[in-house]
Amino acid sequence: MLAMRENLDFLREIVHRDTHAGVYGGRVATRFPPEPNGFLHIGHAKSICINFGIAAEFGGACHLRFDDTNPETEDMKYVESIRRDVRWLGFDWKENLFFASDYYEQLYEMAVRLIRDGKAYVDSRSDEEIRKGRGTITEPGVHGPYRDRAVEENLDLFARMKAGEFPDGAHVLRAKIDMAARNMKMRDPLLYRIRHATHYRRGDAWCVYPMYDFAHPLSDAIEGITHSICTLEFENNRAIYDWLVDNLFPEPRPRQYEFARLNLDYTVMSKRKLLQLVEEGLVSGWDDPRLPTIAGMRRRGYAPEGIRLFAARIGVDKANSRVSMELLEDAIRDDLNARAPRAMAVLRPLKATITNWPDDRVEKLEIPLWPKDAGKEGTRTVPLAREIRIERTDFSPDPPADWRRLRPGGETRLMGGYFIRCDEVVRDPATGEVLELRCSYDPESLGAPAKGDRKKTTAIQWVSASHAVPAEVRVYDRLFTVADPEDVEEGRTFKEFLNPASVEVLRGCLVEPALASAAPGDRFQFVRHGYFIADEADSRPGAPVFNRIVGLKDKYRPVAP
RNA sequence: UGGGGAGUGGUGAAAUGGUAUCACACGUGGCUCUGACCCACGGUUUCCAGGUUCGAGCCCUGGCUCCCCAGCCA
Repeated sequence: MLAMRENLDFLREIVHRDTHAGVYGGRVATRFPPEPNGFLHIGHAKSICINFGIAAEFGGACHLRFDDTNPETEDMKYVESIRRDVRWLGFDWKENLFFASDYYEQLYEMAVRLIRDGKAYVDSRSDEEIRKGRGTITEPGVHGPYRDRAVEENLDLFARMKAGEFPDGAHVLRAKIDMAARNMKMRDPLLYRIRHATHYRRGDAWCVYPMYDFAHPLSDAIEGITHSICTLEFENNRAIYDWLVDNLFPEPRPRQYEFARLNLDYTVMSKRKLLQLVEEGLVSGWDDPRLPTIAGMRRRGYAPEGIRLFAARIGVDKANSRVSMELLEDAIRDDLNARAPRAMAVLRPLKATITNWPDDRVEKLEIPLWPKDAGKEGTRTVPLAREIRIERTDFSPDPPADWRRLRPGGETRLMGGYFIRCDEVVRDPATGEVLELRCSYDPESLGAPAKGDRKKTTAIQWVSASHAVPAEVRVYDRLFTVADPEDVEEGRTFKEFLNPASVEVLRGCLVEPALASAAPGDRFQFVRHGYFIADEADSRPGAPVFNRIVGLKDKYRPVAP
């Protein structure tokens, strides 16, 4: 119970206030209410963290409720993926798994009550006529010809709608509120529509389906939700929420509060756009590691703890905002830094021969899995032999002034091993390309502190050529080239801003032998590169495939020699 | 032009009438067998204009800008 913590966000402040005032007898119940018509993304993760987080902090419960009121778009495969994603994020709804579609009977009865009370009526005009009658932002709507239908007629019509006597669109049930309301949402909102469609859970049992504005508040009330937290675009809908719940439930009843949804730079968050990317094959699927979907981030290697840390860091407020990628990536790194063991991988190999190292000598070095400041134990064995591979970018024939890596005639340490000196650079006589470095090692330097010029160098990663394991490595980058791909001029599409270099597949990579047995899902820090995960789908023992989760920060900016 | 919301360093947030704080990013320096991590230092005066007050990011008045609302989607 963190209720006494200072600097509560506005939602926690409300819950804290209500709890202390005993509004709900001290009870707290929130809910996460997805519609099963798509995959969850990082924006949902924010909402999940808020709803489950508040419930946990105040000793309450958070329900997982599927708001499944539209038979035409919903599917069981989505409820399964949503359940998996919420659980994976680390949250538990316990016995509180609900479906709005289980409330259809109760909801129907409530609609009948409203009709009896003269608060709802059947409108028999076309959608177009209804739209016209609604007026505009500046002009009031007008009363339609069916608005004052007798209660008995309304009851009869609604029952026959339910019985399937009418085709889609023939009638709708509307709340009788105020056609001149300045809030457009209150101009007799639609409560039910006829849909002769098969519902993924209710089959053909129903021909009338409740609208979100009807089903959502009443489902909250049915479940005894106390704080119904949703996003800003529902602010206008709150009036309907209040009207319905006040008309059908006693106090204390649930109340709706709205927060700003998450926007992330260089990606898209709308279900429609995400669906488009998947369906048009612009990404490999819902779990494409470049996508901001939970499934994508899981495949990418983001840990749930890192995502939760991110959610905590961005906080929650009512101001529309756009979060930079760095914030997300730093949270992911921060989490992994303490939990991902270190390993060496050479992504773009350059041959190096230690000329004063005996041909057949192999030295098994025990190298710590963790940097000293991590405070963790454990080592892995890394064989060192005469012929090794180092990173191409760790050698420069003509280095800048602040170069700390290998240079002709210069020394650097093989991480966990010896200092080597680059004695000779072998080039392709035709192209000038560097083919091999001929080096010599200092036998006295193993485990010895660096002195003199050696202090100005850095230790580099390496692998033994004959012991290294070949690996495929996928390096991911932002999916779009512009910060806000949804903000495009008329006539253009977000798809024009897809980043052609959002994934780079490196096939000739070499990793240290210990990594051969990496199990899919294992995460490592490849030193001086970043965090990587053995891909759940494609990695196999002996033939590992790694995804770069996120790179390490790199402040190095070369200065002129 | 109607209604509902929102404006605090580059980004996200805090400060609830009393010295503008934190994280990320950025810059500088330190440390380092990862140019990582870690540590230190640096830049903002709260959308604008008035007003109330000893004192205003917080209160009042008037503007400005942005977002949402006219689906039988949610």
